[in-house]
Amino acid sequence: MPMDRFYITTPIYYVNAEPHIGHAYTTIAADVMNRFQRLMGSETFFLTGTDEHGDKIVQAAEAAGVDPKSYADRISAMFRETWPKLNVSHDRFIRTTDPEHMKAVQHILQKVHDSGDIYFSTYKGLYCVGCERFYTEKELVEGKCPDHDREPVEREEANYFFRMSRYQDWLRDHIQSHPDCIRPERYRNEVLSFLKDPLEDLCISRPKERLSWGIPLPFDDRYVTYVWFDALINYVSALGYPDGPLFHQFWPVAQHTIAKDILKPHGIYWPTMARAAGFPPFRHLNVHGYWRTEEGKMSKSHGTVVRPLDLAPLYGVDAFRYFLMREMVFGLDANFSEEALVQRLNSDLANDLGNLFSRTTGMTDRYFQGKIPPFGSEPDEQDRSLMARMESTLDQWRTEMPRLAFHKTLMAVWECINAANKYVDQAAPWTLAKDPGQLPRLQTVLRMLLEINKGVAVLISPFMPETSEKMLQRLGMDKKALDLRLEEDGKWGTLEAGSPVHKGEALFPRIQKEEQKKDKPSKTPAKPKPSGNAFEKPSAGEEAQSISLDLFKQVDLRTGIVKEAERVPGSDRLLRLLVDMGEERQVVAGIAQTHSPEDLVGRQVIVVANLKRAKIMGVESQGMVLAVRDGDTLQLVTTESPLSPGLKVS
RNA sequence: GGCGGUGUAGCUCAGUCGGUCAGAGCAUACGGCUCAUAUCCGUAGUGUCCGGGGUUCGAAACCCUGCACCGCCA
Repeated sequence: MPMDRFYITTPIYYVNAEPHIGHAYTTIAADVMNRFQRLMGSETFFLTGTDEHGDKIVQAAEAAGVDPKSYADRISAMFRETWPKLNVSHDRFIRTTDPEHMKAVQHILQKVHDSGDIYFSTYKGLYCVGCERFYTEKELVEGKCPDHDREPVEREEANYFFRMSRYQDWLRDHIQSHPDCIRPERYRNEVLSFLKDPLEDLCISRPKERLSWGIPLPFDDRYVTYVWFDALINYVSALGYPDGPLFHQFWPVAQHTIAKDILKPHGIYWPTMARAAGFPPFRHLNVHGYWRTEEGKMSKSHGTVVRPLDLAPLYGVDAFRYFLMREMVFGLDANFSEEALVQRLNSDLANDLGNLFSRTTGMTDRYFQGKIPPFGSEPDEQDRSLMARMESTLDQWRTEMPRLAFHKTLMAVWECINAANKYVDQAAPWTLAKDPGQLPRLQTVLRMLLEINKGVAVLISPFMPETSEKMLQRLGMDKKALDLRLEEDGKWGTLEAGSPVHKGEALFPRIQKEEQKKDKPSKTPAKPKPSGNAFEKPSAGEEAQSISLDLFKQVDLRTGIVKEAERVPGSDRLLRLLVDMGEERQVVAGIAQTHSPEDLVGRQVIVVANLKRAKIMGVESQGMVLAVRDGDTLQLVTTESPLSPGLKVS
């Protein structure tokens, strides 16, 4: 029987921001799907990477004082280093600066140009540098770009255009005849409704004199490729398009995973590009929503709010992955909070799953000296009902996973876990153990539980690979999560009687509230609980003026040295500073009226290092410089004598 | 401005075709067990199913309308 194939991608992430929870969710969701398909026995290919060309990268690089490639290398590396820490099992990490990618882009451009779908034309309009796009008057807010709050510049440009309009009817028909090609349905409807209006052609180039950081057009070396025509092609260039065997094997089953902010390029540009280039569009476009934090929506252009690397190691990668997959309904927005994560960790993982495993292995130790017992008796009503539960969980798991209904899948698995916990109570092995005549029954009960634990371990392996491996190993099955195959490893009753079981440490230690408090540096104070004193409530009134040492310690103050300073265009109060604090940070400071940029370079300052990032006049600020105002004068806070950057103030 | 979505227990949300659908989990209270990570099991609630009309023998579900929030497009 020929093996099923499965190809899944994340977007290639733009290297203008560090990885944040939005990136992490997309990537982990794709990883879960990839692991699921492997478990089902498919041959899989999983692609992620970084998008590295364009205006914004050049600007960011200039601000950092390096060339674009070095800058891209640095941020790209951050993504590449993040994914293994989150147990992401991608097969390939592509960069748009990879030579093969650049060749593939040029190949497609040439092909589409040859077939007459790329033409040369002049365009005049208002252009926002931040957005890398032209705006119509109506789109502007008070004459300024709505995203960057900056006035666009008038620009006339001769450019190359992709004749996208030609494929509008084809695309609409295609989406209509392939109901699940864009899912969930709401996003398919959105694309269809967009296609009701005439589609405009897509500008795909930028003149080199203005932007050199891009892939040159093969038919006109005065131009480089505009960002989407470059970026989207990664999905095929990574497979060795046009001739690579991977392309022929995997492209026909391609699925993309994206957040809703890039629906249009993926739902419209990309399929028409594929059509024009002569290959079929993706099979599925999987679109998810945003993680809302206290700060508002997460998106690429809003910078970091919650950093996966901060929470994942703190609570464990598997707990983090579980939370993301359990809490968000794929396609809809969801709320992220550390409290909710701890809640899930304590109740679902520690109390339900962790404790089930612990009591099962504990009793195997106690009653059978840690050796797996045989089924000693015929199954009774309780046994059959538990097995039926496992069976129906498996059914739901099989139908919900391919639909990306991760939350439902996990709910089904937890129903099984809860049923097993209930089974323990009803069967009461501790009572059976007191009567030697009940030994066969006791054997069956524990064997049932061990098998359930094994089954659960296999089913959660796409979500929590580490925990899955840990459980299986302690049950005597030494196998890597990625090597598991449902068909054999998911079989009931295959544990080996007599082989040893290891109880080990708790799978998920509970997070105590006190610890919770200590460990969260950036949280707003939790609402006081009406009962219990775990959250010490700042009793209203008198104590409100003073803060605890703990609270003060949450503010991360660091020494820094100003490397660069310049005025923020359009503001007479703001300066954009680049501060060396061990790492370089861009900080916007409202000190332009008292300090000139040239005087600041080399100055020692104190910076709030963990202040939530913010965008001020369109410029991202990653901290705050401390200063004291006395009437009209403003003085920077500094140290007695110069110190090295990055030291903590306490 | 146009189109679409959402609004259900303190919180997060299920509710398929209008007919035990007023639900689950968490949180809360009480009871039980003791194998287990003070975990587990059971019981108990509270709801103007956003407001107002309408269709129907019957509506949380369908229609109209108002409000709130969100998204896409202009």
